Amino acid sequence: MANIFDIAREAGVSRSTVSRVINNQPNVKYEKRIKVKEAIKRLNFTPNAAARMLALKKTYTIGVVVKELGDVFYASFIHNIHYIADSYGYGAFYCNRNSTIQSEVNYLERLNKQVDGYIFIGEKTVSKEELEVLARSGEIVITIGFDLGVENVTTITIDNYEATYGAVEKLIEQGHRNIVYINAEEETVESSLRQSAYEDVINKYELNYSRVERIDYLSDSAYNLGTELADDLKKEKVTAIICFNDTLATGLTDGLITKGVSVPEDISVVGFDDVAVRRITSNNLPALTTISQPQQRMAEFAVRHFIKRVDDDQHHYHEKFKCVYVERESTKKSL
Amino acid sequence: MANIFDIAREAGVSRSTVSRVINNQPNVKYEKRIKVKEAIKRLNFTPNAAARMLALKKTYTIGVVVKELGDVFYASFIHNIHYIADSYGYGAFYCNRNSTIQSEVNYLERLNKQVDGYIFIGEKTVSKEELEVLARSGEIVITIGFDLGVENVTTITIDNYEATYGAVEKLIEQGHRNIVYINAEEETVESSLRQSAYEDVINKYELNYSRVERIDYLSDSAYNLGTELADDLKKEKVTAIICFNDTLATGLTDGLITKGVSVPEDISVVGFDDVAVRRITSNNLPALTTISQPQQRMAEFAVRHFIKRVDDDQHHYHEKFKCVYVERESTKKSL
DNA sequence: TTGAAAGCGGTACCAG
DNA sequence: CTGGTACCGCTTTCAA
Repeated sequence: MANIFDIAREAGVSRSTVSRVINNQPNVKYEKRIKVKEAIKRLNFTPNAAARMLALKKTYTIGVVVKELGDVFYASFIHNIHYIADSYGYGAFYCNRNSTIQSEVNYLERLNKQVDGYIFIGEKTVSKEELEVLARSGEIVITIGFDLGVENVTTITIDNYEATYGAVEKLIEQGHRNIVYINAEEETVESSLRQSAYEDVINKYELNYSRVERIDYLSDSAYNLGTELADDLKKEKVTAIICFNDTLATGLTDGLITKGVSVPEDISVVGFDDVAVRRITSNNLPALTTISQPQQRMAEFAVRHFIKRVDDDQHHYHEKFKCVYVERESTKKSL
Repeated sequence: MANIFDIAREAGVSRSTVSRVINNQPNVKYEKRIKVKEAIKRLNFTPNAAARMLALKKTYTIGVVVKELGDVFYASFIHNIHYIADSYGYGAFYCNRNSTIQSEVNYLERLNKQVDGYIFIGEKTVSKEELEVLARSGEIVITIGFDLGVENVTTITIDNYEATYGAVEKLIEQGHRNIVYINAEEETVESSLRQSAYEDVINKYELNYSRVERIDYLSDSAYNLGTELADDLKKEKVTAIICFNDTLATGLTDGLITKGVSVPEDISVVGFDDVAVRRITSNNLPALTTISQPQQRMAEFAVRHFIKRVDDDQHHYHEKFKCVYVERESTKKSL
């Protein structure tokens, strides 16, 4: 574990010169440069990133924090963040964090000064207080999918209310009257916005049926819910279900089918996110009709904005993206 | 952006005392401790992780490198690494890296000294030379899913050959004779092991039909391959296909069905990995029969081993896990 | 073109 | 229980 001093000694030059070589700076005589390079090879030297960051106060890396890296929801975000950042010479470290879960390690603390700023994707990855501390100390902070109302943080959100509203209306246009909303168990701004939209449409059209269920979407609970609800839904003549997200919708559909309900013949199901994957299921499932959020564009906006901020632009924004309803095979007209 | 010196001044103590308070060390008088804590709050101080790492030469974090974070293949690995590491007070930074792709940023360089060691998941995340440099300079290095034969690196692999061999035999037992192998386009040790197993079984049973296709599994190519191959396969009376991985198998099945081939009635399809998700498809797909690799146990082994290495155990291992054939709905007996 | 030296922000040993 | 100080490894003036 040689350091710059060892290299200097080995090459018979000063540390400054070594530093210049490492950083490809001019003003180093050719032979010395070679000598240094040889020494580096010989001693197996790699610059200590910690020391460098300490001196430079700049890391050229973005800290990306999500709730659960394994969740397919983040796939597109991460993919795009990676490639765009890379094209600017920026890297990204990703980490898992769910601030509602008790954890041994504090990622924010650990990330501190190892990154030039943060992109938080999804509520519960960071608390309002933490956000305030970061923003106040001048860090670049971007939140995707939520807005905690903290000054100096750029927020990138979607039209949760409008999108859900439109989807429910669409179902009504298709003749559905008894429509259920399946929400995520976790209380978030997103979940309540979407649910209000559902409720508001129900009221606007004066439907006399409505029902909301809440369920943890990280586990198999949606499947179980589907099996439990099947009989009830038949009894209540439900013909459509709209879900908080695709995972939920998929699990639910699977459970429903297990109980002999066919989708979309008996019941139409709509998801949210358009994550482009679905779990291996016990049954053959129809391709999911869903509300698609423009993750790629959101990710691009985030990274470009990040870089701009690094380059000293002090503006921050509140950007809201529009979702689009994508009709596939899990929905149909109600007769 | 206050530093420890500012806090010391503000609280009227020395930097040493501040450091003690930050690190919850004993031997600080109660009132001073309070004073320091207040100063920290007031000045919005967070310790500089870079400086701390530089002084400590220890980071309590693991660098996890994968090819594509969005790929469902890594979901279970990451999930488990996260939770187990956390229980030991360790964190993990994840990053995307495909060493065959030209990239602006060198993650290895950037990770240097920001982590206590590395877990590489999947070939192509690191070159043999890089591995040698890391291992030689005493870093903790673990590779999952491949073994580049570098000294002092712990490798965690699966029985690619045996597992594939068994799966093909299973198909033969079920009466299949004309079996195709669809390999990944990328040349890796894994892909060639699996393919050899297929070929060896074909030879052992003296089947007079065999066919291998290679295809990029990161795109939709598998779907297209399915549509292109459909007629051919019918003509050649193929009744079973075994694929390099689940993504490939799913896309292929989807393409096949589009062309009117039904799975498993006409053709049985087997995947590999058991990643528990599948892409949204154009058709209703049967649950996939696949070869399941014990990702959870592999991840656990990796983290536990990592921690042991940190605690100065110098052993390294070559651990090979067994996969199991999981029969679901995409395969059936051939009549 | 090169080297000396002063930080960067912490930690930890040693004295008191 | 507390403070002084050397040091971690690299970058960057400033002088030579």
